[in-house]
Amino acid sequence: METLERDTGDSKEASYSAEIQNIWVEAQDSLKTRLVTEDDFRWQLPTTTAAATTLIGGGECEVLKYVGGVDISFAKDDPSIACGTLVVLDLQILEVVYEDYSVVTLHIPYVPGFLAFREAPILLQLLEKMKTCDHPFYPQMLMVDGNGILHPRGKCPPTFYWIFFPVFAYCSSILLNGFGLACHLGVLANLPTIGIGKNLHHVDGLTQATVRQLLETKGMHEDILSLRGDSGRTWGAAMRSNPGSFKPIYISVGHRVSLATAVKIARMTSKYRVPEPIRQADIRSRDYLRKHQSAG
DNA sequence: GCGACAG
DNA sequence: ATCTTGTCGC
Repeated sequence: METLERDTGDSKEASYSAEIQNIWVEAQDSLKTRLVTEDDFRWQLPTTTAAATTLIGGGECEVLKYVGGVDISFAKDDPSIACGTLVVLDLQILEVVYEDYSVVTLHIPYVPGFLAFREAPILLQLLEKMKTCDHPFYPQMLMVDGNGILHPRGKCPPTFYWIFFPVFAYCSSILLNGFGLACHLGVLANLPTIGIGKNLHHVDGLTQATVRQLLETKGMHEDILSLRGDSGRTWGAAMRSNPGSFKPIYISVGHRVSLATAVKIARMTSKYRVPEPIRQADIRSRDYLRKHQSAG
């Protein structure tokens, strides 16, 4: 009797979460139609020529200075207590010039492929708070602890469809990209974002072992690797900041930033393996939660 | 059928 | 994501 009740309960829960996931999939596909995977911003990267260009151009030509980073940490004893963190770094000195935290209770579980539905709301709230008070350090772009288009929700239309139903295939190809947390945040905040993964979410035949092997065969000469899946599609890049470090980070396009630009920014913000905006958000998020759970 | 699966 | 010690090296 008890086992029977337990079984029916489990199956109800299973179908319930399956329905939720269907809703999530539709939400992702809907938001995905607004996704931009090319450079779409007014600022320039702070190369040596950029400063000169601002003077020569005459028109307002801002240089990228304020780079945001977001992360969430969790209490060790209660995984539903989360601390969302937003930091902003000055790109020139690579130091934190703004930080804000929000401790909340999360009711949505972590489901692989649907991280955004758990983490995006709290992070969006932190961004909104900063924007509504018109803060001068509001980030020009955001680095996200999680993937962008390197995400399993992307599917290539089969060749068959391109030959016989090209219009349909084209419409499907709008949904070709994956749509991870970085894309989700970028679209909803209308902010350029790039995704930084510390582990690889296996997609399109790509595995950690594959990437490691490729990086090893490339040797010390290259520290960057294009992540091309079985379908031939490029999902992002694996980069190791240090030739001695064999564990790379996984960079992918979030929103309104090309992969080439994303890699440049990841490079110029990396003092250690993980780019500073992400790393600082990570460290400070954990510290903040520790202090505020021991103090009460 | 079984395993894999960002944070 | 989180738990967890020391240890090897610059």
